[in-house]
Amino acid sequence: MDSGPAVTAPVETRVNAVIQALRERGHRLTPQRLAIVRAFLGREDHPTAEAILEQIRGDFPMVAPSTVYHTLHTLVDLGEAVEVAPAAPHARFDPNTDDHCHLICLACNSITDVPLEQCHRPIEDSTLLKQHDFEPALRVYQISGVCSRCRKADRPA
Amino acid sequence: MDSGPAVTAPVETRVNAVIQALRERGHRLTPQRLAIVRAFLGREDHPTAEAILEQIRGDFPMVAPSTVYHTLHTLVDLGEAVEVAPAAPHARFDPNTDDHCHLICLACNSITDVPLEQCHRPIEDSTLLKQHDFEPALRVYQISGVCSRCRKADRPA
DNA sequence: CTCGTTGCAAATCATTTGCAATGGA
DNA sequence: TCCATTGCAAATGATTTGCAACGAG
Repeated sequence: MDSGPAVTAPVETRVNAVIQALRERGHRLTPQRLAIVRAFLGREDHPTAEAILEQIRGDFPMVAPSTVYHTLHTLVDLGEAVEVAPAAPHARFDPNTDDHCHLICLACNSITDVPLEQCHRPIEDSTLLKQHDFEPALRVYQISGVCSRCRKADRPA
Repeated sequence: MDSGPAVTAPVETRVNAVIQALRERGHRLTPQRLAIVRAFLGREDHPTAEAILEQIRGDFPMVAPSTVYHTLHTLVDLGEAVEVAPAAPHARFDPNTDDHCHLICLACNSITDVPLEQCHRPIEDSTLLKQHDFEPALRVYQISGVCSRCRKADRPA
């Protein structure tokens, strides 16, 4: 149920790249910010800000929620994160910036990543995007439905 | 900039179908609820609850926000609406329940519908969904980026 | 008559913001 | 030193909920 493929890059490599990018933009590298970046980029799921907060609370008991929000939004601005906002209660952030597919369960709000290779026949840029003169940044094919687990638990959708 | 194709069905036809469905499930048909349903299904965009509220304020000055939320969620439960929750401030509801594509502008949060025919090569069910044992309800291919208008306004993304 | 629906008001709660203090560069 | 960042607390604001009155079936 864990250890998915690290499609984008080895975590530490990516952490370094982000640190580099932060420096270049005049951002400062505080221990908190580093911990948040490391925790976030290391995840294979779609954590909420609060989840990241809890994750680093062990090392930094004093981090404030606002700090986590600030940092995550900075990452979004850098293009190193995507704010996935499902109908779920909290905002979810996705460290996976590759084109991929989301399977979103209507019952439990779980989000399952599927790499693009498994999405046979992705949409082509040529027609769709040029026609609308739209500059794509990230494509996330969202498929809403009910996941296997929820169906087996015969939870009413 | 308007009058897109009514892919799903003529509005009045669909309104009747929804009324039917509401009745069958033991729901009652109040004037307010009817107005909300009519207003919502008639739209070609992705209104917020507040937008619907304003739209019907002319006929029903006394409708409460909670009533609109209740009704929209009822429609979602019926499968006659989808809650599209972008990173935008408010929740957006989509009356288009056909498989389609969303072009979401990162600058102005606009959502542009594109019918499936224009999305050459849609994802196939067979592999992806069966592999994950996922029961699809609606596929919305979300492409985030910057729309033509925002790029011309050289608004920084 | 029953019970789903309404409207108002109050409650909720994730997220944002103001501001003084801190400490990287 | 300078100014981005932090943390706390207060503010924000969309959405939800409690409850009494209403009214469709």
